[in-house]
Amino acid sequence: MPDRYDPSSFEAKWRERWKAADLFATRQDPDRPKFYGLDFFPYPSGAGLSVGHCRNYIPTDVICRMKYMQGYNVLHPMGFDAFGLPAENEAIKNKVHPAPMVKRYAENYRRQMELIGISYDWSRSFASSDPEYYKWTQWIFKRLFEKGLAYRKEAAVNWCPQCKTVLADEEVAGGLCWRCESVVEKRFIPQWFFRITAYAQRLLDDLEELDWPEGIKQMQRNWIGRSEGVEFEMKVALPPGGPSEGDLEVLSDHKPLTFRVFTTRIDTVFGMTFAVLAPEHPLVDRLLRHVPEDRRAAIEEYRAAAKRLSEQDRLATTHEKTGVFTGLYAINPVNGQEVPIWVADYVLYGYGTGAIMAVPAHDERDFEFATKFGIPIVQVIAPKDGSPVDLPWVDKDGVMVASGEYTGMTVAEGQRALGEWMEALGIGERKVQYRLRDWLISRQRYWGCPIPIIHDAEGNMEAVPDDQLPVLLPEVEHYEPTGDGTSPLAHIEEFVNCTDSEGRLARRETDTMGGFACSSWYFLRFCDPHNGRQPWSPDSVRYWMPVDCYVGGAEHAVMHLLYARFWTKFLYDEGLVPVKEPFQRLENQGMVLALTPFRHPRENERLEVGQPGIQITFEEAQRLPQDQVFYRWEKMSKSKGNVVTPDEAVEKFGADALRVYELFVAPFDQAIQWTDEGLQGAARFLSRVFRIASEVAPWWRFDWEDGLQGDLSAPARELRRKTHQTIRKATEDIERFAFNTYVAALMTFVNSFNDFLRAVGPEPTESEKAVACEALQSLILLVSPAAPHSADEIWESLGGGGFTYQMEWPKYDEALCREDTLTIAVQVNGKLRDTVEVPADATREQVESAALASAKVQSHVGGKPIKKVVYVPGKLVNIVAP
RNA sequence: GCCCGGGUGGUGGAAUGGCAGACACAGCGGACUUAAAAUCCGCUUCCCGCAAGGGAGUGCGGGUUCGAGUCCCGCCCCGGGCACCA
Repeated sequence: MPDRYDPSSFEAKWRERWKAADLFATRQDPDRPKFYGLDFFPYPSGAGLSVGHCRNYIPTDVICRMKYMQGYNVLHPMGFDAFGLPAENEAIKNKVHPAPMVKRYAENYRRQMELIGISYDWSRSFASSDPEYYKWTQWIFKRLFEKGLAYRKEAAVNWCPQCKTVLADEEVAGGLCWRCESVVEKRFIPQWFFRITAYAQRLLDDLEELDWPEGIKQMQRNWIGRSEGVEFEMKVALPPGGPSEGDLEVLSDHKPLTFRVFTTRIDTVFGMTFAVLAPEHPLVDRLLRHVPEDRRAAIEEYRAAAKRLSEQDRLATTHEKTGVFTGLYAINPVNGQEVPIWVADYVLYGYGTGAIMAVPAHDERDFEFATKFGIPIVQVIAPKDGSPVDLPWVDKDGVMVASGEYTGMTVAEGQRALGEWMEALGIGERKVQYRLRDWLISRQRYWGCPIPIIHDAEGNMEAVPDDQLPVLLPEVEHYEPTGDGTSPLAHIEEFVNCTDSEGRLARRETDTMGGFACSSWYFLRFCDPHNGRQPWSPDSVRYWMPVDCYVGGAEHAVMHLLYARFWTKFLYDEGLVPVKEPFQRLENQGMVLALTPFRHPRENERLEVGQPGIQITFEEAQRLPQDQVFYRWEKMSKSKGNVVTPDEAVEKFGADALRVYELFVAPFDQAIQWTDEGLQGAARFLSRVFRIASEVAPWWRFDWEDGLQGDLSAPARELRRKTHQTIRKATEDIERFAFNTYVAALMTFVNSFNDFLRAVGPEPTESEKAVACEALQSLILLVSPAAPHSADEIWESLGGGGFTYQMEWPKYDEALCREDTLTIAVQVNGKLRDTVEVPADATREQVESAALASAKVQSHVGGKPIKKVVYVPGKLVNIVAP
């Protein structure tokens, strides 16, 4: 038995044995409960895994290993999100084809995951770019298409000029492309959408029942953005002397000249002093005919300028309000007052009706606009006590004033009364609005799942028949994006030309699906990954779904996690899956930060806002004078050059040390600072485990339970108690993702074990040896999920067969966890003055008298009358004597 | 601006309203060693004190309570997300 942790001598051996024994094959024994543990579907990057990625995989592995040892059937699979922009961009950069590239990268990922001992069942692995997989992505697309939930329409969409494709709203962060950070442009082109908005309310409601971090739920709620209000109609008052509604307007398009507005503050409607149309609003075209010549040019100029503005500039709140007056007026339905109609780009065409009633007294944006353009501001809501307020006053805790018959109502009362009044008169109705937009799924890129649709000569669309799926992505040499708004597939005649269901010449859809479509159902495929006839068998998803524990980064809060929920709900409605939600419990791991060198800027250099300094290499940091260099903790990334790979960490300190370190260093969901010292500390802990095992080894017997009879010595009783307490703590901590305290408990246990060995000396009694054996076996099993190589190595050195993974997780005995004496804190007036030792079964009276007997306590009470004594059993006595 | 997190020793962090600082890193002292590394033992919140002991202390200011790192109110700072959504 080695007496220290020497990973190079055994870790590789165990990984080979686990592989040879097919140890992590998924078990589906009907008598056992199931546990589905899953990591986010990774895109295999050429840089390989860093120790940052391991922060995701190691904790999931720990909980899966414990669950397996506790007797669960565990599904713990891994696959690769190979389709999509990141892979294609990397392939273009390297001037290679993405298919063999991602295959090579995925193999490297697998090698690294195996290197750190993750217990994946690789027999269930696949990549989203495998035809056997994307066949079913297309199949689900077809089901969505048939239900009208996948549709094509022309719309203003986000276009990334660098990636040369459109993007979903979720993929635009602060007006920038999430992949390349280019400024996103607006384009008006036909695109494919998934009607996720049809599920907005359910996506919102069902968040309640999920065990997810509150922050992620909140982000989804905000993204869905539900708001309740009233939508109502405003009539345009045509100018006297101009063309009247009777002649020109009716002749032109037979529609009355009206527009609808949405507001969440109908209670402020009496304060409306103008109305605003978004520049894209179609009514603007019709209004132009009624607008005096001199204004017409100004409005058209304004619209053109708004169109040129990038989405980022348009949405920037720093952007000063602009707009043009149309010269026309609309009628406020509640009081018949005419208010000017403006066109301004602070009203978004994509939300609500694209038109608003503006109440500058009670809306900050309207206030800013009114102030700039000299529009009247009329206060109609005031504090209940009538005190004066600064405008704009947006507080909802007020009453209506100057509002006709509604004057005196509270905001809530007024909203209800006005809503009902409008509904009764047919002017408007109460309505729920969502910020969520439909999910734009088509991409003008090669490396994605082809959309299984055919366009016939008349422009009709039909789905490719199921028996012709998958629509294979053609193998081509040149696949670079075109940039003209079409996919490179559009230029491949053999792909485009096809026949429709009636045998006529037709054209194939040439856009591909964005990568997020592929990752919206992979967790279902893992239940039945090799099914050639169905995406999954009903039995398999009934057994395994939902995912019990889903682990990954928080950056997918409103992308993957929302999309996957939507697909699951759709598939549930179709009767294809038995669950409404895919992921019951979600956990987000923290980042790994590395100390990164910077230098101060030189004279001719300027820093961006928020940029700490000029980032430099470690070599450069060595060369420069120390006062020019400073270090900061930065996220590990290839571009920062501060990445530590698991290969390096394992080479230096071993896989188990890496695992233990990442578990121990900080709470699971917090960012950690990578240090070699910490890693060394983990290795030191494992060495102590080996040393203890080697000391106990001479006394080892498999039937130690028989030796536990009779009275135990004090050190033996103490160690037994520690053993059972540690089992309890470790089990609970792993369950609640408190891996840092799980490891800390093991360290404490090792320290106590060490104290025991020192106390009993080289010749312990038989029962002490038995207690040591129980403690050692527990230690090996408890350490096994965190340090599986070491656990198996020690177990084998003791003569044990098999793998610790297949042994039963230890159980604790509550009675054995109990202390026989307790240390009670004694406070006087809430301040700690002493502690007293009492037997565990001492009565309240005994504890109190022991506390009062303390000289320190007496000196602080100082003879003052005792007003009362607070007694917390097992914890503390507080003597109140003021 | 709004919505989430979070502020605890030299450092990472621990603590169902009940002994603040578990566990570790770093540091210091000691043992072993010719020596170093490794390992082992011990000390390590700050202030006053030789010590015994005393005082202060979980971002700041209030409050609730016998008792607050923990709960409540008002601020400050840091990280993340959203941001002209009517």
